[in-house]
Amino acid sequence: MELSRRDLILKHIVEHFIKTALPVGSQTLIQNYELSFSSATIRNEMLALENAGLLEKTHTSSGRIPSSKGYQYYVDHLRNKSVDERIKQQLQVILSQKAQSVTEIIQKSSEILSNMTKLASVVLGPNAQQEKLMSIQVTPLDNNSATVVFITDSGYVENKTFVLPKNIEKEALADCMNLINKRLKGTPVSELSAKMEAIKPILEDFIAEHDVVYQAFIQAFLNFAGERLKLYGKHSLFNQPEFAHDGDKLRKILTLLESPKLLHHFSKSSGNLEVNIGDQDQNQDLSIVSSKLRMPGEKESRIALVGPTRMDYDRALSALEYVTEMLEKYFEKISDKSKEEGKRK
Amino acid sequence: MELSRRDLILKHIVEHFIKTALPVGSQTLIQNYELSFSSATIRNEMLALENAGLLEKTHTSSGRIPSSKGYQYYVDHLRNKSVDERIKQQLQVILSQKAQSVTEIIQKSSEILSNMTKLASVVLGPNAQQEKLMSIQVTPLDNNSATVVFITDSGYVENKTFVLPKNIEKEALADCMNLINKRLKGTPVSELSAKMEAIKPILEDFIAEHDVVYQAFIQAFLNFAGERLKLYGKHSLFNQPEFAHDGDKLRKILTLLESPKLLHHFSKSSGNLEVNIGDQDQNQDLSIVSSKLRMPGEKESRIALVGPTRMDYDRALSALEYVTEMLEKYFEKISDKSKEEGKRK
DNA sequence: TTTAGCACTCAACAAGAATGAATGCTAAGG
DNA sequence: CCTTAGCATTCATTCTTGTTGAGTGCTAAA
Repeated sequence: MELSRRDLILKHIVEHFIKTALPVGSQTLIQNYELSFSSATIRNEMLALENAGLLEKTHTSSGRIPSSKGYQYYVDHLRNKSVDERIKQQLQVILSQKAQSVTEIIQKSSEILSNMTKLASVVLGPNAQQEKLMSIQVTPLDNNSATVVFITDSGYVENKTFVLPKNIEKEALADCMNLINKRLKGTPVSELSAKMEAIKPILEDFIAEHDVVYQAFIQAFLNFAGERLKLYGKHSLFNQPEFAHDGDKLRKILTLLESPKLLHHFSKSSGNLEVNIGDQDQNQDLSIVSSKLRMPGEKESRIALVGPTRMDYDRALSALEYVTEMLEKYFEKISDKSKEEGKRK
Repeated sequence: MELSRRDLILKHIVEHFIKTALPVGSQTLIQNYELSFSSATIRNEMLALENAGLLEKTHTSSGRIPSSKGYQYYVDHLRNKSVDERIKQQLQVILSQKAQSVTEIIQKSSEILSNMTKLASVVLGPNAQQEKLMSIQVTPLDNNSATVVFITDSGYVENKTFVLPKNIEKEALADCMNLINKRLKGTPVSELSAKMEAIKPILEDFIAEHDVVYQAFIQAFLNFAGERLKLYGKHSLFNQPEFAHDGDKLRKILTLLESPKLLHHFSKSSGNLEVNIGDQDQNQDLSIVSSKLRMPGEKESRIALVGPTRMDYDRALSALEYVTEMLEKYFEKISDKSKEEGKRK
């Protein structure tokens, strides 16, 4: 299908910006691409695209950069869907090996994805999305310490011991926990990080040094989340120019990557292929693309790629689609095989 | 013991710099501490200290900062050796709990250390220092891929599969591996990262696309090292002012923390308490302090704290000493107990 | 509808000037 | 002989100012 002139210009802008990380002006486009119209025309089109909310300016007289909406449009209508040959080759190698567990295969595929896209990749453990919190309990051990225990409906237990503030009243703590339990029971694990915030004021009401207790909660929950998410290729993000010079941004992003917020993201995702551009809570610079992965035994997992808003969506999505598709085919094949063997016997 | 005037000034400078991260001048000292002599005297002393190599200037007319040697002197002669009460309290809590494995206790102690010092803490697995490499083998799987396998004298195996460069000759690869094996056999795991560098030229001689193979080696070795080192509180480093604004430095340090170089550091350490200030290979900004930990069953481990050169050595060392001492006492107690129980039966 | 031409905007860079915290040195005082 | 006041000097830091150039929007002609 032929692209309209406007779409063509948008496509060039998005792709050029993804390559250079610099605002794109009308001159730049003329110089780098063979276009049959002048820079003034481009400027007019860019104005229209800006009015449509697909482009943005960093300042009055700068070039344009894509807005979230612009990326979204690019992803939906303009991207090339080309799969890197090296990914095909490498995945081939992984899948042709014998005697590997399913988790091993997924892990290796995830590494390949991360390597090839230069993004961080995240794998969500099977069924972690459905898992629900059954109870939180705080058990005082003695006058100085207590343990907080999380239990989920699938029987997973996580705990954390912490030093008890001195001036704490045991009854207050018990009452407080009752309230919190009522509030959180049945919450899917993936939504817990969001709800944890709501806990804070309750603790503040009941307990003087609430922060110690809250920190223990967070810690326990972090262990929890860590068990469910496998992260690869964090380092890749270091090399993205938008993070290289801004230590503060880098810090925020690394913290986010290892915090339960990431888990929270998955709770929102259920489709085959989800693209989440730049509108993570508090973090405009990060995008997440993820794909559902059907595993043997009716289980379900998600593989995601995390990177700057200015990531190469075409590359990332194509790779992700290809890999999950191949994995699913592979899983089908082995489950067919094991059925056959079952019959023979 | 009374400190000499010179030592007193050095002590103040080191401690002030640790607190503020800013070069310390004679004025600043006068204003912040009660000193019975004038700024001119301080300047004279500072000159002497600089000549002795204990202080440095960042530029001709700046205040002074401690040199590595200055920190070393501070650590050896001037520090306060005061243990934070909160550490005592928290450790108490950990040790008073029942039914914990030794690794669990060490892990928790390490977390406390990291939390209290705001540094990253690292635990080296027992006996990892003595472990030696037995062989490296590359096994071609088919025409496209091969696996590299590391085996140690204690039977630990690590492997990594990689895509084989197309134009590779199998005999060349085999010859090459023979050579590498001869070179590396018996190398303690901790020294492997250093020796890996030496492998590179050999690979270059034999194999055209040597980099792919080398990367696979490194990957396998990284898994290897990762198994042996447990790292906590990486995040703490983010908040150190020296790393906050310099994204590049932060990046280097995080990469170092997750690279086998860290393991290499431990190979040099054998004493009860080792302090390694700022002279890590290529990384002047990082200091490591570590302590030997005798575990039940004649095993030995090390706990380390990693942070910027400008870390609070007093705090870090005191905490480290205290924790290892308490842990060793605790281990003795439980091994005594189990002996007694043995007798009774 | 397209495009050439032009005035205008503004980040980024560079060069200079002012500021002030620090130094080293000298000479006077205990 | 050791200490310290006084002073010229150094140099990072900050602020100001000017210049450059990529980019825009608008107008008028093709």
